Amino acid sequence: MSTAEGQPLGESAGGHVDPRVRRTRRLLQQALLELLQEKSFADISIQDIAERATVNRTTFYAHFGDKYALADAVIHERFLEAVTSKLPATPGWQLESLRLLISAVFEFLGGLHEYCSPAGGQFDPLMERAVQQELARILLQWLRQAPASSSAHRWSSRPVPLETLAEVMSWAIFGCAAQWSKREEGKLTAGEMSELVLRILVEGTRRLVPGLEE
Amino acid sequence: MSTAEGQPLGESAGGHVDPRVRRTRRLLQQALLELLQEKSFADISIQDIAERATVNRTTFYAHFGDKYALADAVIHERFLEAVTSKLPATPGWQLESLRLLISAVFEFLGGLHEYCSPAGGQFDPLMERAVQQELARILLQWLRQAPASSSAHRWSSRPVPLETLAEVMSWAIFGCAAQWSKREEGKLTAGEMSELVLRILVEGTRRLVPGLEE
DNA sequence: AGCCTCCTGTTGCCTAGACAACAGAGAGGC
DNA sequence: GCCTCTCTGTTGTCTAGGCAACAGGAGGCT
Repeated sequence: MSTAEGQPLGESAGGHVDPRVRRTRRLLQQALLELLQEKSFADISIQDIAERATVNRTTFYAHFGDKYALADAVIHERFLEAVTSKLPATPGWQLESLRLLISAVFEFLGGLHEYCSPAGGQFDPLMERAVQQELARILLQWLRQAPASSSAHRWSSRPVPLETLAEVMSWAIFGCAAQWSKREEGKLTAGEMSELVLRILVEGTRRLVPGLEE
Repeated sequence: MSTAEGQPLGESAGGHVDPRVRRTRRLLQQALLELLQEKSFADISIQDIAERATVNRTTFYAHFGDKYALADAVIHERFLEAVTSKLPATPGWQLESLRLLISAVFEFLGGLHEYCSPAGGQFDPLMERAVQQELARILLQWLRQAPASSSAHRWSSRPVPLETLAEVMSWAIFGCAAQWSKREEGKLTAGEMSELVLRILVEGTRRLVPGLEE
């Protein structure tokens, strides 16, 4: 079973993972999500998680360094899953893809806050990091496949790296959605907010990476 | 891992079972229940079950001889669970316990029929056997603890074994509930049916095993 | 008939996971 | 102070479960 980090455990040949590993990961994630409905993240011990997952405490450490690493994985995977289920089969640098992506972020964060109990204040920053990272990864992927990506550098003497653009956009979307999701009163709907953010981003990127025109 | 039968697997010292075994059994049962909502019992292969449960096909055979054995275990356990959740903490040979037991049977069978898809016709007899067996076991346990059980033999020259009484009662309750659950039209409610069956049983056992008077 | 495909049981070898036992770090309690 | 909990990481040993490969059965197709 070895230590914890090093290599992912059970992943000898590319892509294929031992079903036991898949199962254990799934059980641990599910256990954490269940416990989050009952107590705050701070009050959840690794023993709690292992017990709920029908997994030995030692096994937990074989997969995750600590509960933060588990939470990180949970958010990454659930968010990715939530997003891809809403996106078209072949998303990319198009108005419709971006619209769906943004509204998926709003819905995910909105749902998350009513799902977990008091949220904890310890769980939030962790979750935020994971969502923003995943979001940036998706956007960068789209940007790299955008046909006009090479022309992005022409308008100005100093070219804008796509990595940076993805970062900026991801923070814009995510930050806005996170703040909105924590608001209690006078809240616009997720759809309304998404549309506003979308328009801003379309306007902001039209000279950098065209292709979003309606 | 050894063959299949012999001893329960993983149960070295009394009562304690390896968490992996508990988990695998649970996953296999859950998988069968899920699949039963999608196809009929006859259309479900062991491969289906193993795959859905994230368990190797070989592992299935380490726990259950075939899918019938699994279904048997599912019904036994789910029924027992459903019943004990409805009964008082210390049930026994009392009117209220019997009332709750009977209505639990009606509700369980009623729920089962709307849960599984076409039911299969192959699954039904199997399930029926398991429910009736569990029911008889519970009743016998109550009868044995009934204070007046020794007087049961006095009224007649030929004494009635409690085992037989439990059998008769279990079939009366179960058979009635099973037939009712398959009826489509002009169905009384589960509560009404339970009450009718209860009265009959109270009347029928008052001279054999008293103690049910209201 | 033959061939193909899918499912069933069963085998031996290898690994993920269970468990006990450890040392260490807090957090109270008195 | 010291003592008792509870939780954390880590180690070595043993076992449940994964996987490949087998032989055999039950359709279905031409």
